[in-house]
Amino acid sequence: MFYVVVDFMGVVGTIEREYRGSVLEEEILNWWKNNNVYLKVKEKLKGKPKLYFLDGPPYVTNPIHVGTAWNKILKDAFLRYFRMAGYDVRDQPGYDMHGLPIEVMVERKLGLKFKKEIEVLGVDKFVEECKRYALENLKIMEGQFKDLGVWMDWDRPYMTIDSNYIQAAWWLVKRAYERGLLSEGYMVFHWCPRCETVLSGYEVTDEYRDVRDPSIYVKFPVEGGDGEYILIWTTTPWTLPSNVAIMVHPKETYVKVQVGNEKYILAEARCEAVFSEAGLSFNVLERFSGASLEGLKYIPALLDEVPAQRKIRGVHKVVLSEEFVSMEEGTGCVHSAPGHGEEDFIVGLRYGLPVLCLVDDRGVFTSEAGKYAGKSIWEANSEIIEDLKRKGLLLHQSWIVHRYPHCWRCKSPLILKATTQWFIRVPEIRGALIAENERVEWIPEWAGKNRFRNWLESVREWVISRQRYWGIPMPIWKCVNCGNFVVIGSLEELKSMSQRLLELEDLHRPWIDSVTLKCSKCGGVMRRIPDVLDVWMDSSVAPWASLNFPVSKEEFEEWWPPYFILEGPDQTRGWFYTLLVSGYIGFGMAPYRKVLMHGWSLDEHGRPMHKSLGNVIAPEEVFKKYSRDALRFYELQCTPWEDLKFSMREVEEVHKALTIMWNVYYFASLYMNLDGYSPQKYPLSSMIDHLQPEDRWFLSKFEFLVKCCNDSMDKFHIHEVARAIRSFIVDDLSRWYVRLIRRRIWLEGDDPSKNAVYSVLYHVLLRLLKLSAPIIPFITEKLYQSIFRVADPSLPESIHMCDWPKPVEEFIDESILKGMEIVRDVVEASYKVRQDNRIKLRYPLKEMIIATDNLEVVEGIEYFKNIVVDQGNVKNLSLIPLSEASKFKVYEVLLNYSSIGPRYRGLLPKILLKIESMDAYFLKSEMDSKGYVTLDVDGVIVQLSKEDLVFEEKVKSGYGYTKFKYGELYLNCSIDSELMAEGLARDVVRRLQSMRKDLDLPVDAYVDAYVCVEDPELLELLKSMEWYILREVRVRNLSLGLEKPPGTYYEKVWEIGDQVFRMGILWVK
RNA sequence: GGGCCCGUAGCUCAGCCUGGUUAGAGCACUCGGCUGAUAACCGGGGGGUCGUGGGUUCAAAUCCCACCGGGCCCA
Repeated sequence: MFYVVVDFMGVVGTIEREYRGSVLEEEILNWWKNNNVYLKVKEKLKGKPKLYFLDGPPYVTNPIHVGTAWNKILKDAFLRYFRMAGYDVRDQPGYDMHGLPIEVMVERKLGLKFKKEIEVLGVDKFVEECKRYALENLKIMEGQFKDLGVWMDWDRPYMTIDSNYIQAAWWLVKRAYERGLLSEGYMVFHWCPRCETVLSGYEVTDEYRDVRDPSIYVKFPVEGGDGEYILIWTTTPWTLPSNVAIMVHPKETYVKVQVGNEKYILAEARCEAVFSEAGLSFNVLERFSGASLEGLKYIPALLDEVPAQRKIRGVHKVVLSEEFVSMEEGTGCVHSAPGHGEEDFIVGLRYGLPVLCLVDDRGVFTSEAGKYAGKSIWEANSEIIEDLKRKGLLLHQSWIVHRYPHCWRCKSPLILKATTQWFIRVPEIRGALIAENERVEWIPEWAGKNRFRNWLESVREWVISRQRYWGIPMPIWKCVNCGNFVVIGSLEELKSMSQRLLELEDLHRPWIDSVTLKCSKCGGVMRRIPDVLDVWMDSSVAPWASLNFPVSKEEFEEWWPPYFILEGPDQTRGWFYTLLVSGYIGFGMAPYRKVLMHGWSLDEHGRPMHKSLGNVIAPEEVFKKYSRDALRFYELQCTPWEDLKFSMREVEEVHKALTIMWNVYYFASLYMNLDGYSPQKYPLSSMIDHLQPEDRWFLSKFEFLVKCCNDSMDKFHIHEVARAIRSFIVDDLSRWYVRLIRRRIWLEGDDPSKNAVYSVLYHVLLRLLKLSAPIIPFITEKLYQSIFRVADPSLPESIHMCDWPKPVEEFIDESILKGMEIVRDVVEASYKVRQDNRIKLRYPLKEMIIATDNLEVVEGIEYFKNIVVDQGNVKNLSLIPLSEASKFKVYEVLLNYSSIGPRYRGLLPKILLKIESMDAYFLKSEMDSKGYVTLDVDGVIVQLSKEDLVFEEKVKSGYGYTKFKYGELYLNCSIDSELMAEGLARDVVRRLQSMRKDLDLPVDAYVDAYVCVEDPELLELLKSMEWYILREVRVRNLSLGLEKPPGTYYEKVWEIGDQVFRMGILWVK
């Protein structure tokens, strides 16, 4: 006994016939999991160039929708690409887990209605509950992300609630303090009087509703003036007790007008509107600029009623503001209460005005409000109006319906209220932020250069303190005695300063609150200020917090700084901004080099997806119906920075493309497998000499695709890659190449032409999988495993461990690409001619003639001659110059009676006869060259001009004709009996094939068959083609006759033309 | 009210940066054809004030201005 040692010869594997996306995807998800594929990929990339991607942490509340999915799918596709491009990618996901939204959900869950009830319940229990809620939601989201096929480091996400993370935020606050950017001060904020809490800007913008408010014109007596008043307008009477000034526009014209016995000061531009609304007539007494009013003292309207007003007596005066006084509404004199208006506050600061805030946390007037003390602001509104009326200070009252912010959880109207807050003085570093932004590469460019820059131009103080419970505790301890404070940058530092041994397991409230320090100035006790940090501060420190910096330096040194981030347009004011601010304060730089901004997700009608609108689409809904790959492919082929109008129908379209892709791989692998094709035996490199023109085109086309995709990825234009791949699969691979090579694949035995096709298909189909893997990771993995790794187990274990293809430049031949483009156009043109002449493609025609003077066209057609002949189903192909095309044309010449008639009258019939006897083509060339035609008609010399003769061009009888992009195409349309026989045979073959398919026979099964037709002529024609039918249908015994042979056949009756054919087949095993 | 983006066939979108053939594709409609991977596919046809109005230019879907509508952000 002896052994023959051979190299391994793997045969390509097969796949099931149907593409069942979601089934296959679950199988692949399990396979990845059970085989630790993700970890193996990461392992393989250790030591490769590092690339730090930073995930923007989603807020852990609602389950994700297709918009959230888009964000993660984009990230995943880029991460997969970078891994395949050979980078050791940092792909840690993050979660934003603190903040009011979670507090609200937990309050609801626990049935808490007021903030005080949290204290009653116990802050520790409340915070524990918030943490549990956040972690539960994190798990839900994580599950959804994993389910989309997103590969991130799910086992070690960064969480904003971790101790190390919290310290990274502390560190930043301390950096801000050290750089002199941290301040404590009185600030005006949106405040919910029912929930007793401050709300930040982003919590306010979503809940504007129309409300009906009083609209009143109030007269403020001018100090020392005699019946002179400054006229103001307001929709919030309850802010009048806190009035300290009146703002006017310095550059507008103001007037003093006489109305009855009184004189009013207001903007000239507003007089008409105001007095017509009040139903009063007025006389202008004086005109002056707003600037001249500066410092004018007046008596506040509620001086007698409100003690706080009396306390600041003498302060009330006119101040100037260009930016906050509008001529669009009101009187141009704006009642200013710095305690209840952001703008009032800013102007107040400028003028050093006092801030009155007589409203407590519940929206109830304090004792300082005198007459109104103990009343809610809404109750006080009408009382104030009554008081003004009684005192004769109300000029006019009406109602106004306008948009007003509401609390998004309890829906009650918000108020603006001054409170003491800590803030970072961002405007002081504005210039540096703008300069840093210039160094960032934005995709698209306008997102950074226009939009973000514009936002940076108008930055304000960043208020980072919140009077809540579930957040990163502010790391500031203040002395109870002397007010001295310290900012703590780490737990280590806190421990070193603590009065007693610290054993804190959790840095959250309320545990942290028990830590006291000793004041270095007075020796007093220092307590932590009770605030927590704005939740935007949390995510802004992610660049280093996720690396555990500053607690540990190891990862920081390995990865810093982040290379790119990818988020939606709402992050312009959000994460993009806070990252930049914190990054600059922390490290003096923007903590990202590239930003890819994607668009907003809208429903199919263009409305934003909102829970309240009920138009939210869950990703699961999409991939239950289609597949995960379909969702991914669809979303990735959308222009990322434009808004995405989510369309199920488009997903269906993309799903069809995936089906086509599957079918192509099914087809190719089926035949390769049947033929035992082995890539080791016939690698592409060994088949170069056997390549046919279509193979060379296909390789060229594919490598050109690879090249384009590389260019697109360099620009981060992943949508171009997705589109190009889709178009290649559908248009070039399925519709064209497969069609061209079909006959070669059916060749029996070990044919070099067939093996050449297989080697080309193997090369391209495998590389195509690698190219598309980042976009459609499931189907590519499945095909890779089932077809290619079976043939070649030495391939990497997963498609995602392969290298992303770089173009094989030597395969790219532009002239071949152009040539095929022309050829496809020619073939299409011939179909049009057939259709015009009602000749089916199955019937071969004698000749196709292409007339062109374009050398490129000639070369292209000659190179691909066989393809034109096959696809056009013609016996012969000729190329001629356009000048010779006239051979296939006839001209008809018509007389223009109205121009000839008047000149030749009675001679006309004879001219007609003469013209008809002449060759129209000759006449035309005469006319073309000379511009006229001379005839001798019965001795009379007749000269006819272009106007007299009308030439009509027609194709020669028996020919069909069309013009196409590159020239003219003629088809010889006459069909003799030989051609007829061939066409008829193909008609018959087609029907027998269809019957084989009905029976679902294996492609290589043999059958017995019969064909009966009554017309003996047709029968004769068929008999001449018997060999062809035998071969094409794999028939052993074929009976062609008038009668069906005995036996049990699968039978069908067909009509071809006007003849009835009876056919039957029988599987012979 | 301000900034940015978008507006092209009934629907979903390319093309616009860098002006230049007859403005394209898919879906849908319709007629015909093709099919041993494909419940797929191909061809013909109908379908367009390229949001509106100005301007620049020999030439504008493309560049500029104004306006209208939608989206995002701000006020």
